[in-house]
Amino acid sequence: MAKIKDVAEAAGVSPSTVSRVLCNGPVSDKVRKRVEAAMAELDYRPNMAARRLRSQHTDTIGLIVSDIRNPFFTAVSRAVEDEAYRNGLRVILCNTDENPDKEAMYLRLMQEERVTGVIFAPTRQTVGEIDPEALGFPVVMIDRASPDGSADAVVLDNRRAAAQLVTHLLSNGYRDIGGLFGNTSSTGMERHAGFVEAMQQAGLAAPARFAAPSVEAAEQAVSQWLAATPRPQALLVSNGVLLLGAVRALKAAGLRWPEDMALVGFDNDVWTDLLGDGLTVIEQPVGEIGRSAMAMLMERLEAPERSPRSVVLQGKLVVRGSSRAR
Amino acid sequence: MAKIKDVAEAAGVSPSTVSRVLCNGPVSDKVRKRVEAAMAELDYRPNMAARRLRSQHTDTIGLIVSDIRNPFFTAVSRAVEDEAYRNGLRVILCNTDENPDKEAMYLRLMQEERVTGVIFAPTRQTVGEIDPEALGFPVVMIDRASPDGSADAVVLDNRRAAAQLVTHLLSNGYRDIGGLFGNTSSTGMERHAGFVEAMQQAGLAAPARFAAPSVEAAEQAVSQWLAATPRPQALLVSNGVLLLGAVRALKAAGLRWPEDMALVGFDNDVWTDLLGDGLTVIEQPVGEIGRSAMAMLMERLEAPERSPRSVVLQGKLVVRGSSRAR
DNA sequence: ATGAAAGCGCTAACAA
DNA sequence: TTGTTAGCGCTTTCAT
Repeated sequence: MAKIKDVAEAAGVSPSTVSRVLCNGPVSDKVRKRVEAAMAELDYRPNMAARRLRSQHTDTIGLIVSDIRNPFFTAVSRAVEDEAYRNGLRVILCNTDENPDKEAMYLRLMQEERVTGVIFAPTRQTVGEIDPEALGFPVVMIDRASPDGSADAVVLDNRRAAAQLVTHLLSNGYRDIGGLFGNTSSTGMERHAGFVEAMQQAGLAAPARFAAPSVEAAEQAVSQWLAATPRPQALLVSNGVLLLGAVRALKAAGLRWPEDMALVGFDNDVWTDLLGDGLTVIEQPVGEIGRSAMAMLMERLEAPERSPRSVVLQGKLVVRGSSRAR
Repeated sequence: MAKIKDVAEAAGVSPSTVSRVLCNGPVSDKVRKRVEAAMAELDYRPNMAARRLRSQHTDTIGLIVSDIRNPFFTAVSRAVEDEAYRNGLRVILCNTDENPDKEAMYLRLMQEERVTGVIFAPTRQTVGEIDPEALGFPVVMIDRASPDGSADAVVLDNRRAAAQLVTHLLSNGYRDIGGLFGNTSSTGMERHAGFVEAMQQAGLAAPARFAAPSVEAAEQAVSQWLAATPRPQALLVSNGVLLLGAVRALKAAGLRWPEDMALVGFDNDVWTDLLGDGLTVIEQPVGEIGRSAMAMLMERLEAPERSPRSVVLQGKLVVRGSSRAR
């Protein structure tokens, strides 16, 4: 494989001149043409490892999520990657499965790669312990954030979104509403808080349950809940993965919505409008979350000392049949 | 950030000894302990760029798919990444949107990164033109493959799977069966071939249409088809993305399955069993595809000269209500 | 605008 | 088992 020296010899110039052509440095048009011809001739490809070592910047960012198979993260990841490649950055993607050990491992990996920055959806355990100073690169949290706002973050207005769902259910005549929340993320906690708040304001109890962030765990949790009597008139579920589990549980129990139980949740996943008259959900601006996170990371790189910011995005209530008044 | 020289000084040894500790080379236990203590003390992180440049191996593989948001590729990617990280390899993920220009660009990027190998789902246009020799790294195709078997590949037995769906429909009494296929992948072509073959064997015409690989394109194509008269008794759809479009078209037209039209397809996506009595599909072994591709890549690295192989996996027919005899 | 020289941080060959 | 030396391929001074 040709190296810069070979190109230099073929073009009759010095290696530094070839390097300048590569980096759009000051080179006369005539020489540039010659060098480019030599590059094409030799099928030259710059060696990124060498370039990174010498230049001390990797143009690489890390993206750490819990599971790329969660459609929310799939969509966010795609947006991040598009935006990154458009800016000449490479992305290293990691799945933590909400496992703090894996998180620590991948954070370490990011240090070894000398990444420019990291976009990170941490578990509840890790969220408060991230120290960009110690890590050596800036971190932008997505989806989850430490409550004290001590780190850059792009999040949904979770309390408000949960409250919106409650308000919607209340206005459709539901009173006895249960909530199912993920137990590993700050997001689940905040949505729970919003749920409780809104219910209390209406003078109602706010029965809640928590589940691990998997379809199976949610299905089991909801199945148990359905077996209890009396069952709630409506169920609010805190994300798309759990919502799928809830749907399975209702189907398994032979229950229909909203007749037997209203069902609302988060994440406007592709299947949510296909079931009966559709599921009422809060849609998250997934593309915007990814793009904002990238933008925030770039800004932070330009202004390392600026105080931390949170971008709080609003969800959009998508009303469908599953919460119809009955 | 501490470098190897700092660790060496702190531990009172030479840099090479530190390097040996890093790479599990021959070091006395006593010295190793000292060095590890120094590393911990200084919070040392090896610099991957330097290591790669010097050692001439990157321990990095490329994964090039059309769109990570396609659940098939989401699942395959996750399997590939798990397997890669388990083997100490890093993954660079790229989305081509079936765009040959992007494919070429990312292939170039892989060369610049000096990747160890690439796992690649090429478009139909690119599939025959991949030359690992010229590229400088081995390539394992997934999902799609050149018909001549000239490259390593992990694919589904597409013809057989399509034929299986046809046979199933025939045995349930359907005769007038249409097929909708993706127009950008060899996969679509093969499934089409299997469809035609099976229909012809039954002495039936095999009306087929083709669509770009998006939900919207499929929805439009199927809507048009439904407007035509007479409409087919059953529709076979060649992947999960198109299948979703078909479902939307049927819903929009107020048609139900199997009563108005039977519907079968590929990819056992999470929502396929939720609709009515469920959609009959061919389930692809997505995890196995990812793991096999990784395994194949590793084998190829060990035996560069061995002749190309194809791993052909069988799909699994999952029978649900959408193809019920009527 | 171009070239010469140095060195990024690490590993590998060789020597001891 | 350990140290010394050289150099991976590139960019970046500094000089011209």
